[in-house]
Amino acid sequence: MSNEAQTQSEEAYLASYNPLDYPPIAACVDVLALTIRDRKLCVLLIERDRQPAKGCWALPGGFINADDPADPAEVAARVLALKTGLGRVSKATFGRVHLEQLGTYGAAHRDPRMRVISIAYLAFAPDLPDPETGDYGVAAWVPVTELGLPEVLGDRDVTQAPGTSKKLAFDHAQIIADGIERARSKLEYTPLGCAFVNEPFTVGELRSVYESVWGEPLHASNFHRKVLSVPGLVTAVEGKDSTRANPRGGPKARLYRRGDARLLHPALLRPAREDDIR
Amino acid sequence: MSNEAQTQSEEAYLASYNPLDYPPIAACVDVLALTIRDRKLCVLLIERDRQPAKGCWALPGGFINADDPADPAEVAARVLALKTGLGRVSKATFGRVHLEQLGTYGAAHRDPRMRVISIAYLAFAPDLPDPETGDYGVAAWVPVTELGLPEVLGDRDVTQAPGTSKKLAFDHAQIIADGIERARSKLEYTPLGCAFVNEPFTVGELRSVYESVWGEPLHASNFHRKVLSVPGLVTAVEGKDSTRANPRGGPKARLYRRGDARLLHPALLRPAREDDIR
DNA sequence: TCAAAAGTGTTCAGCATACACCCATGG
DNA sequence: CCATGGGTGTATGCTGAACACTTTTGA
Repeated sequence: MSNEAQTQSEEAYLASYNPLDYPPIAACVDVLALTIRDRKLCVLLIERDRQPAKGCWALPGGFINADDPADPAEVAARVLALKTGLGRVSKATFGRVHLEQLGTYGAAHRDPRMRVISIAYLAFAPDLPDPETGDYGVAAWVPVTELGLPEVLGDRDVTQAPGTSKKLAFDHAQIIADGIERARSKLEYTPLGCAFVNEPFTVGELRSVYESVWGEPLHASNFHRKVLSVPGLVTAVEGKDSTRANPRGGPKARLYRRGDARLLHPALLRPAREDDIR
Repeated sequence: MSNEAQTQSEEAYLASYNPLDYPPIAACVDVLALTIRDRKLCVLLIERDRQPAKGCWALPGGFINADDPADPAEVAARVLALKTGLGRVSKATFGRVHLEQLGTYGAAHRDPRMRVISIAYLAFAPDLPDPETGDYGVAAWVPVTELGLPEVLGDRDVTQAPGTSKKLAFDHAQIIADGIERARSKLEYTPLGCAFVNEPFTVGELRSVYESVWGEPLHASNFHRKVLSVPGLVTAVEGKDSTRANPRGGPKARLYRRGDARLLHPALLRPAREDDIR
């Protein structure tokens, strides 16, 4: 079979093709945006002002239009720009937001309206401005500890009172739990932590990120040495910390930018816990 | 707002809801099934007997019907049962196949027919029977080295001649490359290798799996010690290898089953390569 | 002067690696 | 008896974790 003949018959096939022969369903993109505010890991949520799930927290998202030339990652970036206030900040800031696909959620009745396949994206950003009110309700950065998700608290902070009693819409609790676990894991073997701080940053700021995401204190001096020893994780820049001096004194810290490594060798492992097997 | 009032208004909303207000697109599930045959990592492919992409290799897959109560993972299991010959093998074998979501591919024109969102699943199985001819063409287990994917060969086996010149349909080359990289990575920190061997297995068989997937020889005695030292990776069973004796002599090896660990601590790291940073 | 945080030195235990070696088995 | 592969012992070098300590700053 020649290539031309194949192309021709493919064209003939497509001319006679009827899209409605295939089952139409809806596809949307939901974005789980994480940042750190006041040393707490926060997720961007919208309090829905309409049905379904009116009054619940929901992840920002949008449907994928069949005619939209954007691929899902581009849709996610668009959602993020509209819902975080990132549309107002500089392009440089926008470019530093890390976006990656988390997973796709398509159970039969996860949305009461119709069959909806949701492609979830995970975004990591340094402290961003307060979000604007979006098309579907009021947006806010919510500390993950206030969501009362057992998967997130992990038997650790169970004494912590859930500050928000609002429920999460659809299956978004599961998406959030999956995303946070992904973030915790990727801190270990990628330079993801650098995505949560503004450059240039100090090693102490970076350590604070790790402590916030993992939810446990780290050994400061060993962390310091480890970060500097991993090739490509950070690169030193001239000057020392000036604006962000220590609240009650202490030496001015050196400043760094993220390096060019994409994978960390060796990894920055979180402290081993007792329930080691699993 | 009381819960009842909210429920009532949600019901009223849904009664007035028209699904066609939302943009219909198609969603499908593609399965990247990996196994090891003759010490080579192989992927299940179908030679398409129809347009589009007639004559190309394609991953087995199926569309998700909006009325289908199955979630995407169940669709993937169904696809696998239909296309691998797993429908003929015992339920015990079927239950031991590991299935996980790989990622979702939804670029605008990845399928010439219409906008199709493809949810890719990754399946790992011990050596399975030859596949049957499916609805869309002849299925076969194809060694990944014959696909000529640079991402897979990784500058290592470039001398190896690509045995198959057939092209891959749609964006399936990308899906395969992503899936193989996922498999290589997960060998390190999960008991995934055990999914590729029939139980009970010997440490040598397990080592052969690692060597096939990583594409490089391992130090036999250190591997042996390491496997036994990782808690929960394998558990010993009574008896020694009888049927699968060494071709040219050697002691009979002890037999093991996979343990109950889900994550390996410490991990089984692949040998460090020179291009360490990336 | 004191508290807090940055950063360095040092020790020690555990692990990965390499190599030597013995054993069991089938040809 | 010899090649092959299973399995154990052991020395070595590196890394992570812990601890002590000095330095730098602001209150």
